[in-house]
Amino acid sequence: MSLRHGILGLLGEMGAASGYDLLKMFDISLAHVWPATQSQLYTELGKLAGEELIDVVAEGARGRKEYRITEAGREELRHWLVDVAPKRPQRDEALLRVFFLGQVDSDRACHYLLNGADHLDQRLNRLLEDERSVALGDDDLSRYGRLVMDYGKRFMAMRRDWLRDAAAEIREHTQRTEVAGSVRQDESGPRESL
Amino acid sequence: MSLRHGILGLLGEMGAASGYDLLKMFDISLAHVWPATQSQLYTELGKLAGEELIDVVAEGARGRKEYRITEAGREELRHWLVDVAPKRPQRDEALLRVFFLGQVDSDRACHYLLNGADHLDQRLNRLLEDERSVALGDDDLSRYGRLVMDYGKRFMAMRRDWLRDAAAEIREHTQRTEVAGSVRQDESGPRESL
DNA sequence: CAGCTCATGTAATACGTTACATGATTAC
DNA sequence: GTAATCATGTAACGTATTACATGAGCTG
Repeated sequence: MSLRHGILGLLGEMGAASGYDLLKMFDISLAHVWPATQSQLYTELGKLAGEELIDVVAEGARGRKEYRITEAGREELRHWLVDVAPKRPQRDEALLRVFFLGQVDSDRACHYLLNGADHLDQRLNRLLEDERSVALGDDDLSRYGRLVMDYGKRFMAMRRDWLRDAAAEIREHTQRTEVAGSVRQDESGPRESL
Repeated sequence: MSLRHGILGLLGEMGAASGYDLLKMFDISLAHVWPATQSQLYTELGKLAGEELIDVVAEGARGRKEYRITEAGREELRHWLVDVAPKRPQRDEALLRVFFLGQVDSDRACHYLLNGADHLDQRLNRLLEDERSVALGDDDLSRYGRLVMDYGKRFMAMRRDWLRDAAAEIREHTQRTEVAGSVRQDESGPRESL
């Protein structure tokens, strides 16, 4: 039920916009927080108009329809913003894998984790570059968008560090148990691909 | 497509288990990373058995069926673990709200953020208590589970801190603009509910 | 006039949630 | 004997993804 609030939120900040405009807004501003596909957007716009949370205020060339948020829509948006407890996301494929990492050898496990860390590091650096090049405005959406971007930076750095620490932890544990038991020859030589 | 890998992963660590057993395992170990409902689980077990990634190895009382992972299943699990790039979760309702926080007054916005921070703080403290009371074993699932728990701690602390910093940022900005413009009387007195 | 962008819509499929439905076995 | 636990399965619904389908208007 949050796609509709994404739409209402954007229409709340912009004056009037078409589905096409909104799709672009989603892609440039909300993509990392709440992605939406074209098909989903148009369907939802139809529903919102049916419920009178938004109105068609103009019809232009190529069947273009411009929507504007209604007072009922603003009401619904504010209600969702402050009264409804956000449900937190929980599914995380990468973390799920970690649970089962004991089922591959520890070299592969470490490699998996460190590889993830490197990817995150790159994404973080790209974000930092983008931040310098793209100058954001001083409107509400930009100001709050900057807060979300700050979150993104913290998140990626935290996760990268955790991945590296986890890999180190596994290495240590492997060494401890290798010393305790006998050192297995087949664990130290080169290995063919799975 | 990850529910099936959750099932394969658990069956890979345990010897044999029924749908009921797996459901409990999901609830106690994977709940925060990949929740599964009963209905989903039984359906997926049927599919996995159909594809011969798992086998029914025993049928007990009350229609109980015990499953065991097959060699093909292990293959599929290892393949998913190391070869398939995990797709990262992106939808985050709470962050989506932050984008639109400019559409309510800054008091309410701060309150929303600080409230979230307090909730996270409580969840973090509960996790820390649980950690002390529940002693985990030294098997793979427990060892890697501890890593995930460590992630949980870092995540909640990071997010709590960000929420508090974001609230502080908004407070500061509000004060700056209030001083710059004229101080509006209606923003300082008590306010009726929306 | 060819190719790009603008612009909307529907259909098929997959996944997840909630609810419904049933019944055997165990513990008190 | 009755309540809790064990145990499985199906149906309806909502939401998200991918693909299909269409065509008008602008730019070179």
